Amino acid sequence: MADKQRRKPGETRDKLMAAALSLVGKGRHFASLGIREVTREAGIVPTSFYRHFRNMDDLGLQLVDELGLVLRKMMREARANVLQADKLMAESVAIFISHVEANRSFFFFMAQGLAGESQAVQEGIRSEMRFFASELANDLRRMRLVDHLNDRDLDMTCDLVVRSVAFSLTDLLGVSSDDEYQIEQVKTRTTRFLQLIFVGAAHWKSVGAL
Amino acid sequence: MADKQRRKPGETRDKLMAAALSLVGKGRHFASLGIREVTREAGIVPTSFYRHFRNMDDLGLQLVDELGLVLRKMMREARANVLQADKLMAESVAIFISHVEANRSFFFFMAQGLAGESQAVQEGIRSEMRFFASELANDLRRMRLVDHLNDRDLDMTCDLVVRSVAFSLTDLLGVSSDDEYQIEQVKTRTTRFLQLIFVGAAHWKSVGAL
DNA sequence: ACAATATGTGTACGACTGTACACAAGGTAT
DNA sequence: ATACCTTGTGTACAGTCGTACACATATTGT
Repeated sequence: MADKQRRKPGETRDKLMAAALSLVGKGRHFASLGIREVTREAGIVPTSFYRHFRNMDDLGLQLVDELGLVLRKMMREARANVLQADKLMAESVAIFISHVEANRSFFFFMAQGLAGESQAVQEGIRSEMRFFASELANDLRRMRLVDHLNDRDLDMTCDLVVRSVAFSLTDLLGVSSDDEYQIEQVKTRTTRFLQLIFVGAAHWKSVGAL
Repeated sequence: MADKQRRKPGETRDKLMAAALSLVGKGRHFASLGIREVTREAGIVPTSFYRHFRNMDDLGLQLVDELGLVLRKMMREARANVLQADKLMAESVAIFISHVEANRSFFFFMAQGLAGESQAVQEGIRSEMRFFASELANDLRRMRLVDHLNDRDLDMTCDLVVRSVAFSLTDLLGVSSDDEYQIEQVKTRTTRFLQLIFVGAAHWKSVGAL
């Protein structure tokens, strides 16, 4: 038998996930990936796939979990760097964009998964977004920037914010990662979206009561 | 040879597109569909596919064109039914939802295509959305509801509106089509999103100038 | 009426697919 | 040291895939 080097536990598993992600990053859609294709990309024999995943959907679910880690890291960084309220949105969007650039394939996967084939993956990603929105709401409460909003309206606002940013993902992934100009465009546009939303939130009570 | 009935021109072509759409409506992802699968669903021999499309991407592009027709029909209906400004948003959202329910598969295809495998399909759908946003801007101008906004800000607002509604599509397609309660939830939430955005737009100048 | 064209059918083939199975080799526990 | 368990490999097979080709029929143009 060809040399079989067993390394750290989980290494092959990681290679498989990385391989799937890499194919997605190259423009393939996750739903169209096959087991053989992924194992080939990972440099592993096809049957070995089953040692780690039951099928491609299973692999997708585990990717969602890892995506969650990426998002949490992003959130932590945003919390650490966004101190003054006046630059809150521009800074946050910048951090978001830098994370997308640093983990392009992951966010490709996320964008695809939102309307993907697997119900479970879809729900997983949506759940990550809900979590993100609720954390955002907590932060805003803590910073006392939205005292005039009740919880329900704040949740709605944060939901809309997260959705808008998520949609910008589609724009961002559509432009080449070294097209600085286009990226800047996406950034300013997204920032303006958020500003518009928060202007709305600031004046919401007056109309929201009806 | 088995009976070959040639009917109206374009009939088989339509059957193929309908078959692909039907598979998508059943939960499959367009990117994972194969030629054989689609022809099988259409009740047609595989090789006949090539009489009408060069490949699956080609079929996808033609579906985008048809999707454009659906959207235009929706726009026309909205223009005809939304007369008083105070119910503008709730009415529009209701019309949107009813069209989604009536053309579920089409909108599945649209949601998938936004992060799909084919660059061309992706661009096509995005282009439809841009068109929709610009038509919306025209209508709002004509109704003189946004006189305080300059063109650029109006475009941005409409862009955000269209994106928010498009994202709600994901919610809507995620719930069963006969779950009236959930659909109502999506409807009210989407409407509130739009209201929030327009409240923001109404007060935009004060902050947008900086 | 006849030729040309467009469209659907049947057959064929090599490539690729998912997955079952037996086996080998490294890690771990006794 | 021995037995086990986990993980990677190799082989195998039946099913599916895209697509090339020759052929049949219906429609269209003359």
